[in-house]
Amino acid sequence: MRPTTKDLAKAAGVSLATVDRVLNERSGVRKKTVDAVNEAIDRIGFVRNLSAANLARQRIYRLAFVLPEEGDEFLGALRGNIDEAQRSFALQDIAIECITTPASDPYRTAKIISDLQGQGFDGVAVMAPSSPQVRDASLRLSHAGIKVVGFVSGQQSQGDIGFVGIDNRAAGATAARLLGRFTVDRTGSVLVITEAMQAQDSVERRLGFDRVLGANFPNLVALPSLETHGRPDRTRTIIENAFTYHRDIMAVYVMASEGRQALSHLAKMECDASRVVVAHERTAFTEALLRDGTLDAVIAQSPGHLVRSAVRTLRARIDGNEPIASQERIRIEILIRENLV
Amino acid sequence: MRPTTKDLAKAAGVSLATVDRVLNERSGVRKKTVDAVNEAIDRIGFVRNLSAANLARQRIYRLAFVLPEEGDEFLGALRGNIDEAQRSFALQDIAIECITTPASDPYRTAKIISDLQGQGFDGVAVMAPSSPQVRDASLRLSHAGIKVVGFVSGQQSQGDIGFVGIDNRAAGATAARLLGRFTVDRTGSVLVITEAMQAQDSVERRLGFDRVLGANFPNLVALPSLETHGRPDRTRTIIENAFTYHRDIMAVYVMASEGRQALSHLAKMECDASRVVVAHERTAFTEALLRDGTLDAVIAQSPGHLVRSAVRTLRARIDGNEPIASQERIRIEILIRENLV
DNA sequence: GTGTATATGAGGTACGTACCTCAGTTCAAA
DNA sequence: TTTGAACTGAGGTACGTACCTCATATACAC
Repeated sequence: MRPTTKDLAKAAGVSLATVDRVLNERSGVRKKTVDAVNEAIDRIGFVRNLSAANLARQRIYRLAFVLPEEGDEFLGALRGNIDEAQRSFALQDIAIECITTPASDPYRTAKIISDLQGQGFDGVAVMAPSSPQVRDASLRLSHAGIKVVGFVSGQQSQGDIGFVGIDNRAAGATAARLLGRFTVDRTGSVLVITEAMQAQDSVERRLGFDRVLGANFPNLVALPSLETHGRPDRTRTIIENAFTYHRDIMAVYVMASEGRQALSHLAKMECDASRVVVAHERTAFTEALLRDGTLDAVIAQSPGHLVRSAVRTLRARIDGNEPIASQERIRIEILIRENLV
Repeated sequence: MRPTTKDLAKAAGVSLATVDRVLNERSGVRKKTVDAVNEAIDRIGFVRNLSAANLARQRIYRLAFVLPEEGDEFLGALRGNIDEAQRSFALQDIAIECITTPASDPYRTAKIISDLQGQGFDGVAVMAPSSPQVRDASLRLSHAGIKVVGFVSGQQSQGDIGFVGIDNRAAGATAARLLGRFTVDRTGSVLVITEAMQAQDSVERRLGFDRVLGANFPNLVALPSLETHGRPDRTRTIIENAFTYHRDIMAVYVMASEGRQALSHLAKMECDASRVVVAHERTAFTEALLRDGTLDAVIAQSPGHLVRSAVRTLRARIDGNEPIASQERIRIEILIRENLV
């Protein structure tokens, strides 16, 4: 049986009241007594029973996810998993809310994040394009005692602000290796399509991609990234132009997480069956393309894992614990037709 | 705020004592009253506060992992993660024990599993080669009210006995696809090495492997599986013989989860750099081989995820809940040098 | 209507912790 | 030595649930 506060009081030679004062960092205890209690905690291996503590203090953890308002399937999957988490974590006294921001406007996004202070949140997961405004707003929240993690995209961890998501440079590198090996020794160029290169994620992915392609596949030359800006017409035009001007495109890397438009166009063109196409994120759409052979591989991160990991990380930080590192490391998954399960 | 038993009593128009009798399925309540309480549960959305309940009943969940005594790095990783789980789940009143069985002796293994009954366990995860003896022992445990799941290897789910692990047929298929695409159009044979083909896992992997290789890569012919039986001398002999008799080996598939011996031999031979090698499980050893290029890809399952998933699944089944399907589906991971993180 | 078994209610204690009050102690400064 | 502030202890209630006892209510058979 685990030692209780009562055991701890006995071990430290003080009363329950004093143990309580020390554990909850209340004032009015001499340093010497505090030390004695802490020593006893180590000695007998006391660990606070968080269930009982939360029961007693009627605590609920209030968490918020800050998400961009626009996005297609991957964002939808995240939202769906947040809904699911809402239900399953409710049993553990964790209340989750979703807050939407205009991703393209860093000022309003930062304002929304700042305004979270004073609303009673214990932790916030922020998914927003990195910008000085957003970064400062996050840091302010953090200094105000609210735990903050970057979520999926935007800057990696910084100061007290952790990050839950993949290493996008490694993701780009992974894409390059697969694409290179699948393309074999054929010589030609690689089309790289993204939504907007000002996004930090795209920059990282491109860096990783170029590094591995350059170092290992001299037969392939990656073209400058084409940016769709999420506009269907533009997407179509740039892809068609690319194929007109570059007749030696051996492979396509759809770098954006939301690559539906670009992929539908590529699928419709369906010219050379041997052309290698790699994209990001598992959605019903990319699954279908993997199955029909349009896509050769998908680099993915599990939205369910992302959401649960963010919740657990925030919860651990609120409780002052360390999250389990191995559980919270988001894997860069490689999906091909056979391991869609 | 979630409704409590008190709210439930009010809503059902009965006393707390009756609510308690219904919730804990004690006798002495008219069917009509039971129905009224259940109706009220649905109506107000009452969910039992499990933390409070476990606190009150001083309950600890006692779980056991039944593991084979022999095995190398992957089994070691599982053991390590069980240790970690032991610590982290202790905070959630889950006590985990590890029990070792002689994997090669189905009778003694079955006996050990049977003997678990009456030792106060609430749930057991069994990792053992599938055999009628083990299956029956597991079923008996299950009928005795102890929740049982198959773990990692052995038979997939059956009756009340669930399974925590990957679909090995899909894993073999995944290996075939990668190996085939990496080998390109070169013609030749594929060496398949395993520990023992009587293991269910090996059979499944081989089936999936052959299906995909046969359907998609007619240029490659998979040789009959070579069995190492875990013996270093034998491993060496069969590999050397294989390369002597088959001069056209283009690729090697090390199918066993514990492929260290075979892989070290292959690494030492290091003949043709273009030969494709695919193996299973992520260990320090396979990681190193991926990095130095000996291995082209590793098909893996996360030992940490496996262990936590088994614990959560057992706990959910003990509580009579459904586990979160998406969280408990173990992914077939594809690892290459770039996504080792 | 009485007896009896069954059903239900009322109220208690407990789990481990939080948080409160009040009385009592210690210790240093005046 | 007294004064006052800082510290400590004793004991309470509460959280939501489990589990116990005892008294009362209801139903049914006779």
